[in-house]
Amino acid sequence: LEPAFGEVNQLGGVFVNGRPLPNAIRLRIVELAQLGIRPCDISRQLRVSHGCVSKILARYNETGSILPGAIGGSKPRVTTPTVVKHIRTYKQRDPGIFAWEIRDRLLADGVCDKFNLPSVSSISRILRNKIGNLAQQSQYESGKQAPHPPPQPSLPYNHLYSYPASKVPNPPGMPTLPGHMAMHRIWPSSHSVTDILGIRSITEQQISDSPSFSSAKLEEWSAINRSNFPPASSSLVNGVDKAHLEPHEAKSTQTPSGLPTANSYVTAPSIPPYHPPTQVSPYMGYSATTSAYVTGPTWQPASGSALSPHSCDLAGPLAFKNIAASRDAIHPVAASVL
DNA sequence: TCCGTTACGGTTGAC
DNA sequence: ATGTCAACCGTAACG
Repeated sequence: LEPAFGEVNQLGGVFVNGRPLPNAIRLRIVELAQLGIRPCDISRQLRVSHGCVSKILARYNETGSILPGAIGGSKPRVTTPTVVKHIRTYKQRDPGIFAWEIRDRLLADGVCDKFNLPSVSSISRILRNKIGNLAQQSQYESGKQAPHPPPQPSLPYNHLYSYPASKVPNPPGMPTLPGHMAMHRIWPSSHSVTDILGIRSITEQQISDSPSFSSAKLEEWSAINRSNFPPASSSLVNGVDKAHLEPHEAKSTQTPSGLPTANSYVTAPSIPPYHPPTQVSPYMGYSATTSAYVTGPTWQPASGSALSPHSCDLAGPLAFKNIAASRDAIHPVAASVL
């Protein structure tokens, strides 16, 4: 299990080694960037290392997702869902078929080539572990129905690794899978009210006990963030209740295409890269960069939405400057957590 | 000063 | 049931 408290980085931010930042923090990083705030200021404001900010923003610009990558597990080398499906079919049609026969058929039917043909032992394992009782079930199950259909038949791993018929997997960032394509496949974009509300729901996890946040003054972020690093709170990391967030995070990370929480983070891929300071007008930065992400009716103050950017005018980035200048006073407090 | 990159120590989960 | 391994994580430091 993870420690109740993470470690404290050089900026005074709390993190858990080996674990992703909470989604709320990731979301804020992207939001602040869209407001035209420089990554270095985001780093200081949120007390997240600039390398991490850089990484999250780069990933977001590339994939449109703020979510961390899939942690753990192994990519299927040969026993892809397709292969398993064919093995299952062979077994259904001929319950007495031998593993080596299945292997031959996979090759003969073109399901596999010589590079990704499973070994006999692998096929045996599949028969034992995944299709073990299928022979009996196949009596009253039609065709391709799996005994336990996964929530998302097209496994995310297959998407993530984009395992093709050819042996060579796509290296990350290969143009064969453009960013927007990856996003649509893994994180289908949506601008529905529900999805936007989903974003809000995450952020409100963090701010639910901060009514003053609804005024959406950027100056207040500092105070809120400070309150997000309580010296003695139960299981808060970066102000997010891990007990709430972690399971969803893990789920959404591993099954990105199947969960509403994943969709909640999906945004348009057309987020412009970070505006260099020379060309950034706060107005430009806001109006030109946030339309896809934080605009829309549900973000309007009518609902008291906390994160409406419309109250973040020119003073916004400047306020962050001031915050950055005075943050040292906060440091000892956060550092004293440990 | 800013930021892209990477070594490092860590976690995770399919196999 | 357990160990392995390759994916991922964020930080810190370098350039």
